[in-house]
Amino acid sequence: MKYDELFALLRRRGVLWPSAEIYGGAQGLYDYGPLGAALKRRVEEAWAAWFLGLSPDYHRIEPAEILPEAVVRASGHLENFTDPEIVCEQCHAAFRADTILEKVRPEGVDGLTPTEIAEVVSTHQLRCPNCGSRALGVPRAFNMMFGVDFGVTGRERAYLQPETAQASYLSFARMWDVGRKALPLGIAVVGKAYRNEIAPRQVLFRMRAFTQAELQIFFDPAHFDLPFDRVRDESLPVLRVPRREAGEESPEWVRASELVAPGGLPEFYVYHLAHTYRFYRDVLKYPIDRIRLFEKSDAERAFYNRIQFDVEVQLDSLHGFKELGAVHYRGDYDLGRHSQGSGRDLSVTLTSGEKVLPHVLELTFGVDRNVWALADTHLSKDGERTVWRLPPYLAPVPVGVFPLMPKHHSEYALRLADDLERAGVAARFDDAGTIGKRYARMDEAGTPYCVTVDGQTLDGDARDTVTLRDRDSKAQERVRAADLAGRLGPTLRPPRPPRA
RNA sequence: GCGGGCAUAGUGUAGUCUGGUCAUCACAUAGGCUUGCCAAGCCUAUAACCCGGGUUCAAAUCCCGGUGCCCGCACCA
Repeated sequence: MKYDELFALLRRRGVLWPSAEIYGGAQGLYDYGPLGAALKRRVEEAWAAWFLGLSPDYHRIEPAEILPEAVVRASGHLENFTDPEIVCEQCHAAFRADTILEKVRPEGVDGLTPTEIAEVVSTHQLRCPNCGSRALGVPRAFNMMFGVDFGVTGRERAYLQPETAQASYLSFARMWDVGRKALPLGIAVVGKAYRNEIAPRQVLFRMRAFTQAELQIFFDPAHFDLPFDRVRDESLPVLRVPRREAGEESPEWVRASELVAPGGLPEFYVYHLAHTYRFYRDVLKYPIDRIRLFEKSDAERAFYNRIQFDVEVQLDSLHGFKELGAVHYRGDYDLGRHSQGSGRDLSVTLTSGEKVLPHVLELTFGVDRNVWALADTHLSKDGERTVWRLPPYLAPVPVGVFPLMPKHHSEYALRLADDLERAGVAARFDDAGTIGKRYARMDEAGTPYCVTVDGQTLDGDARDTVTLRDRDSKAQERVRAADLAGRLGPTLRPPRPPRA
């Protein structure tokens, strides 16, 4: 589906809409309606079920979302999230300072003040890459973080977190104490991140407030035992740097065992990359031929990332592969910085007596982007029919309950819907319009099951049975009303990683 | 941020160039009729010119500013 058409449909059905619309809207902010909020919650639950299911040592916490200034100073966000920007006064094009200086100063501009950068520009008589003029202005610092006043004096500064990861690093010491005091230790957070994007675009893909689901795994690089056999034979659609440099866009299928061959990637990395891939393929059920694991080159990834593959899914509405998540091997950068910044030694002593500063493997997942991607890839028009083929456990409303004839069958249907709710199966009663319209409405909302109460339900041999209609096949089956919860319930729970 | 385009009911739209009827049509929504299992039909109702200023006897229409969206560029630690 095309972008405009898809967004119109999502607005019409109340999945999401621009924030503050009555005031003309606020760029980069969106609100989720009932269907969107429910879908998003289910995506988050599915994420947690899968990734926390990888190990009993992975735990979910819920930290504060405001970071004191000292934290972002230590993490590097205060300096590095500020990309000094240089504007050409001739053609008004804007560039990051390190782009303009890359020829004369390949090591980057970190640590330089705007004045110093301006001196480098004038000393080397650098020209605007766009129009070639020498009219480059003085660099101006632009920080992507939202700063807030903190405390009553207003003199203390704090920042809305630009990523959820920092909060996990801050919690590491406490988690070590309340936990088993053993590595690996995983800390999962689902939370909001805030970035003052220069150009928010494409609805859920570049927002100023968005939800991340991240798992930070702290481990001893010398010793990270995993059941690698569980992924050894898994084929992964990887697009590695050499292949990309050869101009290839499509991935090649490589076995996990080959990726870890001597000189290759570490086992702990491939193990988690494979499970990440499985999550997109088996849980969110993106079409296999649309997923690729895109390796970032030295130049592309952040300097602290030693290995980085992005999970990308091809989306028709956005014309190509889009990043929906990533697996980052960040080394000991984060705990190192926070040890330094806080003055507290974050290294730990293992039972062997050895002292190590844990390394971090970060599994990051953009919740909002995946909500959009699930609409793009699973929602389609078959002629007149619009169907959102979400897996049952992701459907905002898993069950619709209808009276065939509202006058005669509503009472039974209302009670049935209530029974299902009480049994833990979210069900929506609908008696509006004709039966065909109700099916169509639910198809569009992604509801996998519709139950209809008819004349046979009320009396006769088939008393207390209803028709159960499947969204994808449109097939109907007569089932005992009392059996519904037991039968549908299991399909509404998100999958967990398979055991060996 | 830069350049170009666009902005009319919940959604999609006609009308804007060439100012002047009660702002068009479809779908959706709500109510009613219909013994009806895949968007059936009929009746009724609700509902819009993005915001602010200007020109004019008169502005959805022309002009200025703002906001938002789309495309391209730039940006996306």
